[in-house]
Amino acid sequence: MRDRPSRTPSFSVDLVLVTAVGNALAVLLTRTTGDRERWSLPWRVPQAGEALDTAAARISQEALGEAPSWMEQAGAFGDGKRHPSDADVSVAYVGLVPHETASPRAGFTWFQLAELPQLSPRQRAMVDGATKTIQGRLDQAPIAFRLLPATFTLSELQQMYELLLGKRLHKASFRRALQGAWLVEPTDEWRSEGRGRPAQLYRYLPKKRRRAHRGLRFDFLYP
Amino acid sequence: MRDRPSRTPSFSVDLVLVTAVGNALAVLLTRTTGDRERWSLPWRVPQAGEALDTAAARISQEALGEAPSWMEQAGAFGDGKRHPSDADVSVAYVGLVPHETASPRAGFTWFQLAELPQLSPRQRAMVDGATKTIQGRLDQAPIAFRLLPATFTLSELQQMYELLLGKRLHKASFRRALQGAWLVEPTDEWRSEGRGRPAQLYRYLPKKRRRAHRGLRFDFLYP
DNA sequence: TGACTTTAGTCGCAGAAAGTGACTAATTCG
DNA sequence: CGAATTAGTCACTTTCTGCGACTAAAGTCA
Repeated sequence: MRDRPSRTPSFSVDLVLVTAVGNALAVLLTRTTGDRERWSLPWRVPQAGEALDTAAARISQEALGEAPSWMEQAGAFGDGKRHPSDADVSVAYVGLVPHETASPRAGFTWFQLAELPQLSPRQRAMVDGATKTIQGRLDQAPIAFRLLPATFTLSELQQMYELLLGKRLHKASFRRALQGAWLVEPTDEWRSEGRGRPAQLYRYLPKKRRRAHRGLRFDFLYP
Repeated sequence: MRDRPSRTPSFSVDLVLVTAVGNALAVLLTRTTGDRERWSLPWRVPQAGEALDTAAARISQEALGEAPSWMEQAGAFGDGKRHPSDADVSVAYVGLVPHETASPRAGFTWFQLAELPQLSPRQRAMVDGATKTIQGRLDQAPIAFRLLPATFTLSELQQMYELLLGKRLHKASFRRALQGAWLVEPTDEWRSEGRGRPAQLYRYLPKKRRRAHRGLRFDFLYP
């Protein structure tokens, strides 16, 4: 338990900031100085003694001027070499940001997930890992609300879930499940959006309730 | 994106090897040389250029002489200071091992999860994170089988799920769900275990099937 | 103005899934 | 042999889900 390689390995903290713009997810990238058309995730080598979460929050502050509305570690990535730094390992964090209130600092740009420029292989793996983390958390915590502004229509909420899940949902079923979860509260405001009946605005406001103690589900695809 | 602290940070790879002994989970610890009664998780500072997964597999090899039947990264831990090494960050891996076939090398001992000796704060957090990782994967992949020997009775399988989930399951419901999942195949062997009717032995053998496309579930405890 | 389109929101049924107790089967113990 | 114990199954009830059809409130356009 005490071997030491000749060179002490180093690590970085990288941030995958995600927002929903229109009908797609987008990731915040920064232009790497020097090279021609090269982009990278925001990253830092943390100061010695700095906690990982703190470092991630600081990176978000530098890129957006604010903390994400939700953030979580997405794991350590060390296999694909070639990081913007020479770090042997990079710890990735995923953060969610509502697009309406997010204003990136100069040099930072939102890229749609389907139209990402080339990244280092490791950062590319981080983006993939981040989307997996988001999808995995989706049925464990109400993170979809973190991509929406403070008030929203139920159709917007449903579209957000459809975007994150990558599949269509039935309107009535969606609202029934939502009602059973006691997660939203109607405001007394309505929004008229072009044609069609105006939609009522809701806000995220979970109410205490006991955990539904469902049984076991073998609902995975094995490997 | 290019600040550098004076001292380059370092990291370690730590392993939380889990097995099920009797009616409890157990974790493999090793006695730290030197100090009096001190224990720690198996860990290493990986060689420069070594992939994280490879390092974890090597640590398992050194501790058990074999690879776990399932292993996954449980994240990077850097907040609680005081690691056996001086590493700023430690990448934790969880591994599952069937107890019947596992024979730890000298110096390594299984400790029941409820009776762990004192560990460094960071490694203590890793053990907690590892159990969370296991529970989180339980409904996404058939990892309970990885703690059982090659053949097992359905009662043993149910007890394993009850142990991992921390709650009792109804026998009929459990078997109904299991049947729907096409995960096990009966062998032609039976095992008589003291009194009571002998139980048929099964083996893990998933069969192809299409993914159940269930709808949305708001089945979490917010926040 | 009035028919038509569009989006929001609700209802109710049919089928599937889950919770549960009671039943049968095969063995050991006394 | 009968009681106790564990395995395995069945049938009934309750709950949940997929889904189509319905009403409501706006805009569009002749």
